[in-house]
Amino acid sequence: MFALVDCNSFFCSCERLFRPDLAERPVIVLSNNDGCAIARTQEAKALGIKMGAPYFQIKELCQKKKVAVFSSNFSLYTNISDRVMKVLASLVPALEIYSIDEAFLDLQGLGRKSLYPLGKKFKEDVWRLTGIPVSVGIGPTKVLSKIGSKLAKRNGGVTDLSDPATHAAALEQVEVEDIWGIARAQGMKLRMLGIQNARQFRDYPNDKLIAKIFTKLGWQLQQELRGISCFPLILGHEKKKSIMCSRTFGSPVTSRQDLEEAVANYASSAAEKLRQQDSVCSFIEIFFRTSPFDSGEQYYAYDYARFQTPTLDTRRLIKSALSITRALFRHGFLYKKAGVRLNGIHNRDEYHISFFEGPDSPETETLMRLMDRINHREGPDTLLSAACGGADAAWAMNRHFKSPRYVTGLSELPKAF
DNA sequence: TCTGGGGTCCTAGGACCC
DNA sequence: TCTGGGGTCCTAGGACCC
Repeated sequence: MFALVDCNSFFCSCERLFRPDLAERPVIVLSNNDGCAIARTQEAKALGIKMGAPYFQIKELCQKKKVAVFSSNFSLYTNISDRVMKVLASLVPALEIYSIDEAFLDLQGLGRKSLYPLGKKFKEDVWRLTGIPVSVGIGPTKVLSKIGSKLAKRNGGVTDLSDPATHAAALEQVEVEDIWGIARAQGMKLRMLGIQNARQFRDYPNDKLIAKIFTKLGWQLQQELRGISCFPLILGHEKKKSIMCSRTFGSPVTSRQDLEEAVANYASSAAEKLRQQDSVCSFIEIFFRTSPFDSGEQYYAYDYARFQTPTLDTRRLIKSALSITRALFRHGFLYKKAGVRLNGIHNRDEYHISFFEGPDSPETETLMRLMDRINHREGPDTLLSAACGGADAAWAMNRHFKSPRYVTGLSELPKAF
């Protein structure tokens, strides 16, 4: 038996924590660069603001309806997320942190009657100890608990689907595209088979056809809807198999120098994430591009470099990143986005050493560790490579509506008087 | 003027082996 | 006129998640 605990409008709820005056007002949080709405409260959804709506298209509506608009403040969200997860972890023997705002909880071996009150307790404790509202779904499979949490948003915050007798009525209310794992493409195929909702999918008699059209995942989803678990709880945190850092620029970049600076910055943040999980990488991929929304000529540049012996050295990564950038750069384009991805990731102490290229030296490792420690203590970018340029970069993100770093910056603590 | 930033897994098809 | 059978590994691209 699983519970899925899902924070309601998570980013918005985090912003409201320190702004109780916004409790009744519609709130939205924008993606990086103040591009799109990526979190909306119920009130904002009621105004017709869609997930992913470009801000410039809804700006007027937001002003007219007094919507509170925020740039994203991820240091705040991850901090609050940690607190929520800690509360949940204290209430169950095991949990899987599925995303920044969701966790699957292990409810194995509990009597059916105790499940609903336990769900209530999850909700109440998280609310009391963190101030974040959550929805709870309980079910014999992950897919069913997910459906439960979705339904819970409509009926008091906890939906218990532990009893199979309740499933048919619940699944009737779920459109196929709202099933976890089904989106537009598969949804269209299901509808062509005459399957509109989760109940019809569960009861579709031709399993072989489902397996053929929707392959492995489709078959598993159908099993899960029938109460047969295919997706176990994943315990312990797994290391990332690829690490990406990419950004859309605040204003278009035209010079090679600016583009190189941006790429160097993304390479250093990616490298920092790599070291944080105690890994090394053997590939670095670089891309940069013009805006697909521009009417002019487009350019998408991509290439990668391979390290014979994996590395965690920011300096080597930047060097490769810059030589790729120089080789691919073309004058005359308005670049809007660039990114760096690290691949071929191994544990720091488990990799092959090439005959032709030695591993990072002990000095390099010490230097990197020192740099990370200083940046952790004194704040990001206290120490950085000269290739990263200075502050006030032309390509820096727009963040016109950012809330203070209430919980991560001493100088920005909320005042209580 | 203005349209995000991460990730994962699966499959098909090509290239190669004997 | 005629051209096997069995594998593995890698990659690109699609689809999905939040």
